Amino acid sequence: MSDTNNFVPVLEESHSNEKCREVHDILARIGDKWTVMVVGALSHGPVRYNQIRRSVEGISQRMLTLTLKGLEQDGLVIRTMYPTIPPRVDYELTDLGEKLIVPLEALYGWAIEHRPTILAAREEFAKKEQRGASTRACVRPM
Amino acid sequence: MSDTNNFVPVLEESHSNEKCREVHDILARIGDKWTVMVVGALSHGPVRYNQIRRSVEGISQRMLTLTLKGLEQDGLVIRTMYPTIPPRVDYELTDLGEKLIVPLEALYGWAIEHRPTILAAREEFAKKEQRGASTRACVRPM
DNA sequence: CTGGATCCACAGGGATACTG
DNA sequence: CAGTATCCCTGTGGATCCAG
Repeated sequence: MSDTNNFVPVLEESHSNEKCREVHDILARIGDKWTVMVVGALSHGPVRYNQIRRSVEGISQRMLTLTLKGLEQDGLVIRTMYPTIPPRVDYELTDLGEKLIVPLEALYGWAIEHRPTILAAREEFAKKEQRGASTRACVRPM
Repeated sequence: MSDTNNFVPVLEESHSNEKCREVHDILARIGDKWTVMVVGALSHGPVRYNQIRRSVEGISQRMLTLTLKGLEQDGLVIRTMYPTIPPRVDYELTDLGEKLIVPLEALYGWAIEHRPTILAAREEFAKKEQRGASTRACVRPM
């Protein structure tokens, strides 16, 4: 074989690897348990703290606060405090935050479109697991 | 009534909330620590186990195996086993898996484009945190 | 109302050694 | 080469109480 001939584009590979790191950075932020849903709640316009909490429903104060702080830290949301009695805080997506919604919608689409397929694949896989602990197919398309 | 958002369409909100759940389902899979990078490694075509491992570089066998199994379970990759000596296993993106790359590229773009902005926002936030801490905490015991 | 602080349970994930 | 099994540590995230 061509041992000396490595036709694999190394440069492109490392490039893609770098890109993956960048994306992973982002996904570490928006891919956590709550961020996406919070962003979704914010996508309609400025919302108050407890409004978000009710909207997401299931999130704890702690997680909501942490998530919002993370988003604020990354410049994705703006936090506006009104020193009234009782206090009131509005959260609003920044321009950057709104731009994030665009690629997020692409995932929305993919998720909704292929969700049935994925769920079907999971069940299919479960069946195979049960059946073939030893019957596993050793396919070799030569 | 100069309130922020009393006119929020509730129906649309709950609809969006549902969508968010779907997306979160997906992000729980592709948003974990390694899946994206593994998919990236697979995007060039069929790759062998240790090839991926070298490509991702930093992933443990355990995590690579788990990630691949998860992807296979969701029907995003195909696992092909060649019962040769030594054994050889190829992993390849399915049609569904390749379709995922499309919305993923959108995130690629967003991430790469706005990464500097985000990093800058983080540093800015860190500075504000420091200042705010000394500004707020006017109390100096001792 | 809007958080901060603390305690605690659990899963994610790394390192290592072993198998086929 | 391609995994599996085990141990163990850390972070995530929930519940609860406290404060401005």
